[in-house]
Amino acid sequence: MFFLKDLPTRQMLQSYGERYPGMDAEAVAGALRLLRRGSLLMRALEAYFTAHALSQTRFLVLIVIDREPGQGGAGQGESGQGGLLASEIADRLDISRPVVTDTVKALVRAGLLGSAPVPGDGRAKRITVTPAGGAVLADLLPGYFALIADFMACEDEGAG
Amino acid sequence: MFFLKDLPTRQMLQSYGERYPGMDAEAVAGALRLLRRGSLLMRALEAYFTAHALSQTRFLVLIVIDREPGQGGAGQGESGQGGLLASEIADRLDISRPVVTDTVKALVRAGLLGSAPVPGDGRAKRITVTPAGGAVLADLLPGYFALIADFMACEDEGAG
DNA sequence: GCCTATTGATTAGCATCCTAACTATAGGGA
DNA sequence: TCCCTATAGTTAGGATGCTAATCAATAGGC
Repeated sequence: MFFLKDLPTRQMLQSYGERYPGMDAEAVAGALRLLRRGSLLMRALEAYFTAHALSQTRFLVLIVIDREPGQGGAGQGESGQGGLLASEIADRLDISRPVVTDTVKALVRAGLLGSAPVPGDGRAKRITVTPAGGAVLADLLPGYFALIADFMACEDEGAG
Repeated sequence: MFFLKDLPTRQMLQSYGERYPGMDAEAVAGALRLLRRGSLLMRALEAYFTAHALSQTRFLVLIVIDREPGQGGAGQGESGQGGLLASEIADRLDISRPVVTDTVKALVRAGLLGSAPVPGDGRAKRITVTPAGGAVLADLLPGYFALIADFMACEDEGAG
């Protein structure tokens, strides 16, 4: 999260540019807008998920498993017929393994994910989305898309 | 932070669009790019600050006080001659008061900020940047600007 | 058949953010 | 003066992220 509410004015950036000759004021201004706008959207999404007993991370774990090809039928992909290993989730999500462990544990407790041993490998577990988990996703997605559309419609939001 | 590495393909978004008629695939694609790119930049900045014994939040607290008009000379603004109250920092930064308390405490311990009671008000403290704090800022800013310029020069970074 | 390196997952310890509740000071009105 | 409210800051407790270290199972070399 990027916490600066009021981005520096053009004038302020220019004065930095004089003090630090290598600085590209245009790039910095763009980067700060990117950070601020992204953070505002993240805050809004996090609030949405919190209001529905989830979090951004838990939602993404659900989505990432759910969108895997072969979840309900055909069945292939790098790990077999649907579901993912914890390490595959970590690969797709850019979060650390321990966070995957904890998040999956919480979602299994909540009944939204299932966990089953992998026949050929005693170390691994295959994580799948339960029907309840699928229902939660189906419930949340319309509001998620609406929130995003709302946010993106407001071009200057967070630009100061 | 937004953790999804591989953003959904256009095709995947379209299939969601069919299942959820209200969805604006263009807006969603744009929002995910925004989140991903913003998160990558945040990760890079956080790593930079960590390598220099700071954090994004601490850096912003320093910057926000330092850029306040009247820091070194003229002296006006809503709270007098330079520095800010903790509550003013929280206002500018969109972080909660307790985080300001802890962050300022850490920076005072590190010698980068100073804290002085406000004459007229027994509750408040005025937080100022010490010379050491100013030196740290001056040290970090060139690398900070360079990192940002690098990142912004790579237009597609994080777009999958 | 063992020894070692690798891989999947977890545990432990730490940092940092939040909300809610609290203490202390300030200020305004009866 | 007394009280009620508002404001500045802190404390307490919980959630969530990270890295480093650990356990367990697999795979390869000899």
